[in-house]
Amino acid sequence: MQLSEQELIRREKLNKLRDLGIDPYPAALYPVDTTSKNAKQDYAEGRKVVLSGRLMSRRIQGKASFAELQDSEGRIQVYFNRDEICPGDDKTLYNEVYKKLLDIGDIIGIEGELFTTKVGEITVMVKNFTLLSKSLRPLPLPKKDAEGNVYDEFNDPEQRYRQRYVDLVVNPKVKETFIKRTKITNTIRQFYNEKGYLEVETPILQPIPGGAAARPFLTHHNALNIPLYLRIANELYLKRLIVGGFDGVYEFAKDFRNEGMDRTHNPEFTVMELYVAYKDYHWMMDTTEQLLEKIAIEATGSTKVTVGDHEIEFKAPYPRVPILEAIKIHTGIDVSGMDEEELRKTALDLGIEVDETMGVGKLIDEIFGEKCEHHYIQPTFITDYPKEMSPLTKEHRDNPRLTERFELMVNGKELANAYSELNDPIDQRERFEEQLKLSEKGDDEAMFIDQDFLRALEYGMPPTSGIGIGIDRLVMLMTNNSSIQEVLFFPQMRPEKKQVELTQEEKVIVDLLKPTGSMELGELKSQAGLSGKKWDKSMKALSKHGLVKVNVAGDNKTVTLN
RNA sequence: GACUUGGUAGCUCAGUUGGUAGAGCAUCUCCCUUUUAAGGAGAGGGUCCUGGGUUCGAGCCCCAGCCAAGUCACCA
Repeated sequence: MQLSEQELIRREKLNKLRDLGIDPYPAALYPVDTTSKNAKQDYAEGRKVVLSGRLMSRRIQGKASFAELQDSEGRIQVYFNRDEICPGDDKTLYNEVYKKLLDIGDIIGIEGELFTTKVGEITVMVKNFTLLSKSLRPLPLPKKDAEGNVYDEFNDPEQRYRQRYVDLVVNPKVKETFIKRTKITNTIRQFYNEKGYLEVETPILQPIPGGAAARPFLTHHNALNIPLYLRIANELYLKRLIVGGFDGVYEFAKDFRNEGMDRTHNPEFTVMELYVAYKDYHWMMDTTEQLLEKIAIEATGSTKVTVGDHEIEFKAPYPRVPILEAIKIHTGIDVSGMDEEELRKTALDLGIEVDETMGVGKLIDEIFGEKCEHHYIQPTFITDYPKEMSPLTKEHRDNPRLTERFELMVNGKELANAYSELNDPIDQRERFEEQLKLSEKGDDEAMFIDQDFLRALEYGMPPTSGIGIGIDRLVMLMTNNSSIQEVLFFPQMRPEKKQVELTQEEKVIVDLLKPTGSMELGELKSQAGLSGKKWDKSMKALSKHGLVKVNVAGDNKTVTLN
């Protein structure tokens, strides 16, 4: 491993500390009794404090030095004075340990007394300090001036996501986002728990990936020797629990979808799904707008939330617009009653790309997505979706072509999706069979038939309303972030490319292959001039690294460079 | 997956028609007892993302690749 100059210097300091009998990674607990925030809030001149944190800046001026200590709650200035720390003749602790062997980034504990400097800043006069953990890598060091302008900000998204720990240390706003995220999920839990709903856990590994239309991840269970899917939704399991007699169940579910990644899509993401027995989708709309209003207040202190250029008002109630009505409003076309052909033509006339695999449901969805969705900045319930695109939803009580379904649109995007759940087992079986036909037609997201789920419905599920709320998107809204990576601690990234270290022999082989890209195996071996053992070892290593490939065609063996 | 932009010191970034690679912060040395983004003086630090090509000469031009961001497509 190649170390930078600064890293080498820090390792040397580590050794010097050990030579002085100082353990740079002590085992004992450190008796912290104060935080930076508490010290400032409950300030009293001369108050004795013990606190710990990371050294974030130092200004050394001879026998005196000011530094900043950062703990979980913020920063506080600390003052190191040589004669305070070393009252006797031995000044090593200040001159050597503090001045020369500590670095920015080290975690230390300090004992001292609070005082206020001439400039009026609350500061800890250090009487004694302990090294708690030596930092071997230099931190990026953003600086902030009196007006709050940031210099040298650590702002490269790749580095920030890959090394979130550094991002969190150095960018306080990032920490706030994640604290808010937890506040939001806590608010939801509290809201549902107060209503008596039960938080549950259902399988992530599922033999049939049901409950949504999406491409799943596939994995394999060795002992059972069966394929298993990572869940794309938990809907069907939660409904089984309603069959089992719970009145309300909810789960914060990590779902997994093997689809594209961009600033609003991560392969794993969080959805909160709730199912409540004896309710319908009207009730769910009432409940959801109350919930969101509460979340907005808890997370931001107001029902009005700034998102990008918009101010979004989360105060309930929200308008409710049937989807066909929305299409009529934004295109002037009444698509209700149109068959597949008429819809396809309408879509084409509106300049929307369509293909043969699209049925009535998908076509209406496309038209809405293209022409209407982005208009709904303020929270709006879009209701009564066509039956074809909602295979798990109860038929509309007034119109058999529609379903009792709504999606909540906020800032032009879908935030939640809810139904009066379909509980007629025979209808459900027919809907699944429709999906099967779509799948045969080429729709790779059409749903599988889950026989066990149908069996559960046959025992009888009470009328139920269910909802799924995209938690990542909700957090994005409430924290005014436009990319999902900003609200996930560890967003999925392509693995960092490992620098493959080639041996001398491996290099010889690669160099021989480079000009042409491939070579007959026997000739390559003789040109390389390696011993049988070395040849074998090198070739195995190279193919393991994926650098070369041996193709066998009858007696003909060729080696190609990847 | 397509297009656009970018990759230079530990961090943030300059780098002229192609002619020996720069700044600020950080680091190191020396001096300094209450400073407010930054105390003073000096020094060290580079695989200019990788591999080819053009050229007497490439951080810069060309080709291929890797990585990322943005936009679009698909999706929540």
